[in-house]
Amino acid sequence: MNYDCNKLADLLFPNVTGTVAELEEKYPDRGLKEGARVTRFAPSPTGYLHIGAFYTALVNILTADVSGGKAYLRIEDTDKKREIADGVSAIIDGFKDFGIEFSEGVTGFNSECGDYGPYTQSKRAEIYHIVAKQLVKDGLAYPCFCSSEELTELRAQQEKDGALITGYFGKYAKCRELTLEEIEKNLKDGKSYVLRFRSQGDEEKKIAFDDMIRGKIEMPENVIDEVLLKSDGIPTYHFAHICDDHFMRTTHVIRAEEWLSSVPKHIAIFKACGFKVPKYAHLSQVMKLDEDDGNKRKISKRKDPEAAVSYFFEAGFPRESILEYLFTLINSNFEDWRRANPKESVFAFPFNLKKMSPSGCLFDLVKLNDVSKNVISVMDADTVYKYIAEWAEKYDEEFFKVFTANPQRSRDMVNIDRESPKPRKDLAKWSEVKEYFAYMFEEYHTPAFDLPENIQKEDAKAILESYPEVYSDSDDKDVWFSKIKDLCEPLGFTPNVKEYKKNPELFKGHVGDVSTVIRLAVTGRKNTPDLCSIMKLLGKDTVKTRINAIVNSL
RNA sequence: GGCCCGGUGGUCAAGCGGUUAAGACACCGCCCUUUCACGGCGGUAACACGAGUUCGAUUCUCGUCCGGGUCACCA
Repeated sequence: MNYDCNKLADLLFPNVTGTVAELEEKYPDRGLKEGARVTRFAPSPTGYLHIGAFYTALVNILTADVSGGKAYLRIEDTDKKREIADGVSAIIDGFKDFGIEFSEGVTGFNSECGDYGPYTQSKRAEIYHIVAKQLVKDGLAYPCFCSSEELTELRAQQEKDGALITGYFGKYAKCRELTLEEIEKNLKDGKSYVLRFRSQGDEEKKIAFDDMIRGKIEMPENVIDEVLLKSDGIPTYHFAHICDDHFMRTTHVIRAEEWLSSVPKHIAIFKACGFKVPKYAHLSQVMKLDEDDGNKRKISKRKDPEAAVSYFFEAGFPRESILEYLFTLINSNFEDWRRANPKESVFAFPFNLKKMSPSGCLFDLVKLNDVSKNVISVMDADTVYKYIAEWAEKYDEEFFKVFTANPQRSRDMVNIDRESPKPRKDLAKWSEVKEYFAYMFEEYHTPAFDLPENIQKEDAKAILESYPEVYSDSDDKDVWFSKIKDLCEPLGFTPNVKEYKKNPELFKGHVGDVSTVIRLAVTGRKNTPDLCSIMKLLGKDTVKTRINAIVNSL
């Protein structure tokens, strides 16, 4: 440059009086113990919590926790075009649904806590301008008056030239060499401008850095004169990242893989500002299988309902299941740890950043289901009851009324076979309860009597005619079952399954078939949890009424 | 297209110079069992391809192919 940069700085930022040194003092080193990591989750306020973002947030939280550090929440709202009314609350609430609250950073719509704020980028203009002014003074930033048309034209020209790199750089960066006089004139004419980084990079040179997940990565140096401040004075993501992570004293920047290719740019700006470059870790993305081409792809908000965490809640997965599943993706040794520590909170897991996989993983709903069944199987009945009620109240009001009409009965219902050493694992989500236990509610019970082929109608009828005679509500399970066994022989069945298997031709069937007939009549299903418990909850009258109805229909 | 990342069974993945190439989900079979589920046992199934380096490559190097990301006054 052939001009005095200080003059340009004052011309561009006449009202900015603060200095970088003052900022350094205002946001001092956190003084955390050696090895403590400071991380952040920095979403855009999009009005919903993306599953991939939540995954990233989890890794940030874990990284901080495991090291005795700190994870804070920052809102990156520098894109005024995409702004929506209150995009923050949904994100905060999304975390709350998981029982997660950030102890530093944004805590809600217009509220925050912590000493390194403000934590919303739109409130940090002063900070960005101070750093920007310093960069101008150092000759490392300059105003660019090119219009978007000019920029498009430039790109077209570069493509025509067959340029390997497109963008604002080198000989294409015409505003880079503007004289002070020209700048002054443009300013006086009221031309709008952006502030660009004056890149010192050399296309021929490489820059190497260590990614904590991928190891050493080498890329060409950044040569692009990236926009630092947009024409409205708001910083771009890149510049905000540098200023924020520096003054918020972030030690580890953990973000999605899509940022990997911007690292050379970020490092260049960090260095230009005289800031220490943080450690980086780039997470591979959580993908899904595209039905159309069968390829993996990023889960997208527009195409995939499961992009939003709320989708899983609505589907009826308990938050513990979603967390549990995400943890299996985060570190593959999580499942081993879980087997050894079945009762621990997932947050007690000794997470290791370095054990994260560099390749993208598929979000597997089948596995989620399995994980969820395990998670639910170890919950106690009260918890299950509470969760089902909570879910239904929100998403199935009618079922909520039915389910909560007799809380004790519903609680006992979900408790069938639960408190045993081998609890059932048949429920993966709360939305399945209504269908699964339909026969328990007169509102949903549909009588059916679809006999298996090996049982004759007349025999079934005989069973159902004699059973009500002996059935009693007060029988315990053993008595209940022995009564069914007693039914067998007079009707040509055997109570002994082994005996039947030895000589099947001697009997019409065995006690299992007899039970099946009763089960069918009472519940309309061939398969159910413990029938004795079910009948007790149904009550003698209902049991008999249902059996009679079937008998009469035969 | 340039640059970058990745590529072990259908899925998630251990292994990182010599292994019968773990485990989990899914699937199949058997056992247990009044049904189902649970549980137990067993099974099918993988190192993308081609060159090198090496006594020896899933592991290292290069190339090819495939997938992903990125190249905005979006983040």
